[in-house]
Amino acid sequence: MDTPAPRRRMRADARRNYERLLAEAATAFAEHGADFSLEEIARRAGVANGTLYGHFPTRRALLEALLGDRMRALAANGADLLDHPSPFDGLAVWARTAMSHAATYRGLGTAFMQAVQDETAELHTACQAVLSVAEDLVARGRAAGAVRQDVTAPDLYALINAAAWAGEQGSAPQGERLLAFGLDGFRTPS
Amino acid sequence: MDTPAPRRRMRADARRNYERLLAEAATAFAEHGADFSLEEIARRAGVANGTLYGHFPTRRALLEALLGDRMRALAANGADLLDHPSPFDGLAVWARTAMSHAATYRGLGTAFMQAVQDETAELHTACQAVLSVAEDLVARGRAAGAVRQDVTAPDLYALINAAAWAGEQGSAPQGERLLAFGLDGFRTPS
DNA sequence: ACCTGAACACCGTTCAAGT
DNA sequence: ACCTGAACACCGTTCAAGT
Repeated sequence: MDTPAPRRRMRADARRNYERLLAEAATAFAEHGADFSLEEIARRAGVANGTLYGHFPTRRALLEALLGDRMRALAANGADLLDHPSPFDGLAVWARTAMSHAATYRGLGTAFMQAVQDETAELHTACQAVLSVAEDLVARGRAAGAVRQDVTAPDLYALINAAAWAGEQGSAPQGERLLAFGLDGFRTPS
Repeated sequence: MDTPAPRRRMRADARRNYERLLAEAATAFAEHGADFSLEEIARRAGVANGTLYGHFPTRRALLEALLGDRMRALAANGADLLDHPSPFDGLAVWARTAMSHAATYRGLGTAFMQAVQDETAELHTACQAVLSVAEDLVARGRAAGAVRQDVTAPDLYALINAAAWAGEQGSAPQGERLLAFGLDGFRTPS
């Protein structure tokens, strides 16, 4: 149901290769991180080297195809949480979701941090959408006096990805702890 | 004055190669990060490939030679700060120093997180010393009621390295902001 | 005791040739 | 329109041969 669909009609064999590549990439990235060898992914998909590059000219394009939809869903989820009774809790709940999303593959935090800055990155639009909803959540928290006035959307974005990164290094709980402490640091002192 | 000295006596040519390799590695890592090609470093040092491996069997050994002394100095600096009039500020000052130290080369945060867990890592002892002083600083803060009871040394260690990581990605100030928010999250709510 | 440089296995990326 | 597989340039690591 959430097989990412290519943008346009494709020949049947092309479509099959496209989907095999995505499937192999998904399991390989999940197991070995987003830096896993593209050559090996092509091999596992039973496809020549150049075929992979034909469909995904860069590793980031492959990541976009794998994660783009989910990132847009994450942005939508954040927009929903603007209705949360507690501005602070709404932000915190979303941040935890975003972090576990960034922990899908090892190395994603780095990819997300770069993509949001690099306008040519395939993931740029999706990351911008996420940053934008972060902005809304932070603004609401500030307006309600629940979040410190000097907290910005890039702060939240960086915290989420840094916590995901820490989870990849040490242990997953370490990432969650870091996120929790950081979020508490965002709080207006009482 | 802080040229790291090899452990034992060496032949004159060996010593020269050793020092050239260290010097080239230092400038290359500073400019391009700690993942820079070892082959290219050997080339710049005017030395054959295998010579580098003779002196530094692994990239981590090279990092240890470059950073070990400074890491031990960092640990000593933390011990001094146990005398700081404010337990919280002492911890915070040290954390900022530690973070700027972890920002010496791009990629160091990752190396430090791995080294502290992997007992076979050349940097393990140095990282343990740093973790140990983090433990002392946190314990003092907790005892004084300035730091939350559930904060641990690994939390502080992870925060420092994650903030350094965030500074490598986005911008350096972003790393400092993250550290500041995280440290505030460590604070006992007033 | 130390250095050299070739050897091996691997990777990303491109591109002419095929169908 | 798409696929193939070779080609190129690069890297980490090891090791026999030299001095």
